[in-house]
Amino acid sequence: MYKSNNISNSVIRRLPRYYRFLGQLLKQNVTKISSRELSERMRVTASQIRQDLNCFGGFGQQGYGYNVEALRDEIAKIIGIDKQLKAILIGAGNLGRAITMHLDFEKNGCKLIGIFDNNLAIENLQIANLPISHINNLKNFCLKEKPDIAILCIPRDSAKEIVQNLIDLNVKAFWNFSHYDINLEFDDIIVENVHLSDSLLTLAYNVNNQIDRQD
Amino acid sequence: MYKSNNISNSVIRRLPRYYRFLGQLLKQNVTKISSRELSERMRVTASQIRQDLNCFGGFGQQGYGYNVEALRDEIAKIIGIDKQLKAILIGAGNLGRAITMHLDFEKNGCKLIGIFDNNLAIENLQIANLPISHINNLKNFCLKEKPDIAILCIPRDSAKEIVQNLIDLNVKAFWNFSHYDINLEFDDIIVENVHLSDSLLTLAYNVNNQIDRQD
DNA sequence: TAGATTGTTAATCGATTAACAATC
DNA sequence: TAGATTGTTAATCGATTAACAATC
Repeated sequence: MYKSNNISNSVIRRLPRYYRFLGQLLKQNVTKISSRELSERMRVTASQIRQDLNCFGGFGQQGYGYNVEALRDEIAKIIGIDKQLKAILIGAGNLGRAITMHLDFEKNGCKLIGIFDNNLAIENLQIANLPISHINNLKNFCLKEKPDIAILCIPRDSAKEIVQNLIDLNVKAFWNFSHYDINLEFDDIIVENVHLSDSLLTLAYNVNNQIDRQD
Repeated sequence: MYKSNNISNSVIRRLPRYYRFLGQLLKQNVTKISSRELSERMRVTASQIRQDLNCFGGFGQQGYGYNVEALRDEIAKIIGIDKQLKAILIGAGNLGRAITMHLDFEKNGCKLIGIFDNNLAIENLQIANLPISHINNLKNFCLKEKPDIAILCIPRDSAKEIVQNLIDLNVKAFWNFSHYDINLEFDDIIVENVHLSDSLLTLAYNVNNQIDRQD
């Protein structure tokens, strides 16, 4: 259908934002938009929007612009939101639980099918309609349910072993909240890192150096 | 001391990772490292490491390399980890609470000094040794305590008003977990976005398009 | 001194922006 | 048809990598 190789990471990371903005426009009953108008709303260049979209196909019409709903649906298809990838959560501490309860997985291309933790004390506790299972049940579960994605909310030091196990059990991708650097040892595995402390440190840098920056 | 203007965002975002790796090395009692060795451990080019560091100064020694502890301390100083910026949390729902309990703010350049929520039912509940205050107390608190950073863990629709209030109260920067796009309306404010759903969608894209990618 | 490795300049690569012909 | 706006090619800009002289 479209050449999904060679698409640069920069472009891919902008897709969710386009998707969000188009969703907002749709809510406001905007049916049609030009790259120019959209660029003003999103504060990016119209060139960039047209370049980005044309990586995947020609979704607009000369002299008219883009149909908002059609374009949003195209982007949903490109991302594969309807694919509902099977995801499991590893680590049901504060962060793991919060992510589970905070996020609407189904709206973000996934379906949460299992939650695992090594703490016997919280076994069977229900979170988002799923019981927490002990980590000992992980292997059997994976053999049966074949999850695509593992969400890693465990400490750095226990991560390596779990990741190795999960890869052996055919998990293809990780949403990694730990500080364990998966790609250093497993370089053909898909990883999306969320390093909260890196993000906070970046913010701290920017605040601490703002005086020098104002020019 | 160093020209902190003109430092590109790409470089700044790599600083926390250098800081982490150097910390790890220190734990392993490594006292000295060359850009070459570090580049192999971090899987980046030695050129990049030397370029990045030289944005801030010449921290190495020809023929020898870098002193691990000294370099780590320099990076801590560049980021301003010891500055302990005053931070407040807005929104003590699942995510806000989890972030508060999960993160060691003091190790990441901040000090959490207040937690606010509009839910009267959870008022005075203690989280990380701080009581949750009702949002009505925000103004008085800010006038007195002058926080630098606000952590935004509230829904998109209530964000705009709160952000405006906080900016009026002299908050300089936001760690934004909401989908409200702060910079669209306030473009001189420092913002670090953490869009969990964008991150998950990016992962979904990569999984759904992995077959085409393998070449 | 000779060897190693930095700091820094130059070359390359990729991403963004501008321009414009195609076309609705 | 004339006007608008896309899709796409070309130009620019910035970031990464390579090379090497300086120097410990």
